[in-house]
Amino acid sequence: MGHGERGRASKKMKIAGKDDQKMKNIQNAEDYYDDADEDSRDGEGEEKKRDFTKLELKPDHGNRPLWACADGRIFLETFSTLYKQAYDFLIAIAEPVCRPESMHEYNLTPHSLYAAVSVGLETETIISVLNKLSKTKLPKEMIDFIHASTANYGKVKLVLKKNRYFIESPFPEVLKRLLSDDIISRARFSSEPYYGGDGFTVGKTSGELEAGPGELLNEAELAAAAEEKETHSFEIDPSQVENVKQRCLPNALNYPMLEEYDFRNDNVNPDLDMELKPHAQPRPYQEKSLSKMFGNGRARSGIIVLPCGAGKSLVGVSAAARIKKSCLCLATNAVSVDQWAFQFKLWSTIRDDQICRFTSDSKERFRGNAGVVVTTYNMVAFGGKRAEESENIIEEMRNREWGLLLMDEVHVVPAHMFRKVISITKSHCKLGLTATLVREDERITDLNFLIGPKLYEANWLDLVKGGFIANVQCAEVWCPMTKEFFAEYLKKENSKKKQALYVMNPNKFRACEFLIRFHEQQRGDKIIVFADNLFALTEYAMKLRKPMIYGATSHIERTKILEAFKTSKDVNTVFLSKVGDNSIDIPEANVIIQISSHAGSRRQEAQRLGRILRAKGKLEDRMAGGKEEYNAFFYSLVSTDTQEMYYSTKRQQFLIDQGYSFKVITSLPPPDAGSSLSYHSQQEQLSLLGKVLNAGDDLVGLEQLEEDTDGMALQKARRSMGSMSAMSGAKGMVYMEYNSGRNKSGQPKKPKDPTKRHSLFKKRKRKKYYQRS
DNA sequence: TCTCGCGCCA
DNA sequence: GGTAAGGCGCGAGA
Repeated sequence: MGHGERGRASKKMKIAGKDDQKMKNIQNAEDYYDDADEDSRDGEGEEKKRDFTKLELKPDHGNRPLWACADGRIFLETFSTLYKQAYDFLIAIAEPVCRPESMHEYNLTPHSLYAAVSVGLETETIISVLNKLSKTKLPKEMIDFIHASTANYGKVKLVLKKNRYFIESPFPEVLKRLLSDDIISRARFSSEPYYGGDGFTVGKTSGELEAGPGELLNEAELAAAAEEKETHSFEIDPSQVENVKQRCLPNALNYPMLEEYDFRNDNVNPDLDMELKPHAQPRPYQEKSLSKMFGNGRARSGIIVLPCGAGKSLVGVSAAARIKKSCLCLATNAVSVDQWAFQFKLWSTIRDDQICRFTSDSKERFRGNAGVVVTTYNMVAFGGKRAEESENIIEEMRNREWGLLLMDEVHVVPAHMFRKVISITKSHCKLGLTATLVREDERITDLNFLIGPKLYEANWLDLVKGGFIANVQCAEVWCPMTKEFFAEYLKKENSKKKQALYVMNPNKFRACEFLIRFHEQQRGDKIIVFADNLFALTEYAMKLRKPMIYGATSHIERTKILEAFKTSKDVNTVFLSKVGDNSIDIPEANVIIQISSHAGSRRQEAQRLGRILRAKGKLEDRMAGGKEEYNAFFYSLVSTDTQEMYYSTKRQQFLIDQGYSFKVITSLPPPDAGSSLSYHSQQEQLSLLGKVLNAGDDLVGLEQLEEDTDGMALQKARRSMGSMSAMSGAKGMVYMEYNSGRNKSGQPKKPKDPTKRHSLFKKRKRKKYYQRS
């Protein structure tokens, strides 16, 4: 397995060498300049920005690791002796853009600075430290920007009291300023008990301005404490909290709201009796992320970004154990719910009667004053008709005041429905966890007001070096299409049929089979094979006689398969559909093979890689020997010269930003292994092609008609077929059609057939079967 | 806007 | 009483 040599599609070449990696950085930096150009393309200004020759170098610049640009970009040399300190600092104040091996790029943004002050950094500290680390004098623009972005921080608070939300500030004029905004003034409840003077409710701050030991009060708090012990507040509509917070952000009114939970002084909500167990020893980076959250003795809302396998759950459980109030934990699916419940019991002293799961399968009732409820986003956000019992439980959840809202896979929260969970449940503190704070849409920034700033983000490569997560060899395997498949591929117009062809490419199948065999037999590895496409998933799994899990696989069956995978020596490979992307935790696996990855989702790619990041025992040996050794493998199988190559590049971007490099493998399976693998003979390959094309009849009936018909009949048929498939999602039929003909049992349940909803399709299908038999 | 796959409901 | 198949709504991506 060598580096890829062929440059037929030069964009596809992944660079693995160290020097080349530097080149890659430069290449990336250029890309980002280009992006910036698009935002403000006014010629001369851009020329000026790109011209760094006027930057004044300090005499001892060699010892300083940073380059700071007027537009807010900061570059960090990772080989500097000050790297570690500089990194910790930058991660707190700036947004990481790209973090390959030698040079990191960061961006100062209003949000990142908001996050910085919210974890306790002061404006002047930010500027002076930046100045110390920078090779050049800090550009005036950058200093002004930092001042402007942090000036108003801490002047306004959002407070939850007895299930009601209040905007609170020591400065009545600030509240007036906020109320001059339409959205905020509309959100204000008119039914306030007190109107007088400026119309705000006046109260005591009751010592809330006290800072924790060793912590400095920030400017606004000091001012407030000196001048008056009064706070002014008005109540807002709970359903408007999201909008109000958004209006207050740095990019709008610029009074970002402080959301801190003074849980130690909360005498209203009952305490939850739970402690971390002695064996729950957080690692340095887990400790660091917790310290960002609890830095001043209170609990800040925000987001912690850790790679999968780095121990997000311990961070979550630790947070809950420190706050010691009722905790609502949200996950994306039922499997994950079970795992969270398990993690709570594993790391903390919580009793069985204090924690309950709430999913469609297990509706455990919440008893007692305080406790932990683990459920899914779907359950909470679900808008349709509920089971009566669910309704009751949800009602209880709405009425309760939660100390902590713990959100796993928090990148899903910006979605239209899921964001409702924030307003449906009333919580004093919100902690979001994720490995991949990216989405292909722009809504990831919504998390700034939905939850709070990013409190901490780990650098993947640093965790690899520290031995906390596995050292993964990433490879893209180029599988040439067979002549026959490629001919059909070129013929087809329809992208779905094209997809079917490149996923079922016999050379890809053989590469997959070879890799499974190699890793199972030569290395004794545990392998996950991912396929988005259910047709391919079933086909591959059945042919290779491996278990598979997908949406329709029942909860019981999933558990059974995973258990076998974990414990049995005979079950070393499992096939997963998209269900495996989130939260299915398979610590045993250390090899991933992707056979279909049609969508260009960076998050999915990273999430999948994350499945094998959990460090193995072997790691210590690796570190001790001083020799870097890969202990996990990530293969992406790509049919060459097809659309797949484009998507593959796009998908890899997140991992490349994290510093991973992809190796290209072009000759799999090796010629000498070929004959023992499936689809060796052309006849077998043709029969597979037949199956794919045949299945395609139902997949895209319209194409079939186009090929062998003409005239009016075609027009009519096309119209009706087109509309039918549009209504029924006819694509699913392909699985059914093929499966039902040869499902011999022993395999998991048949995939669902979406067409059965539509009576026209039912008839058509029956007719087909009749004709065949 | 559409397609696809998934989770909750009965 | 546990399981299945079908309805519905939703998220993600193109």
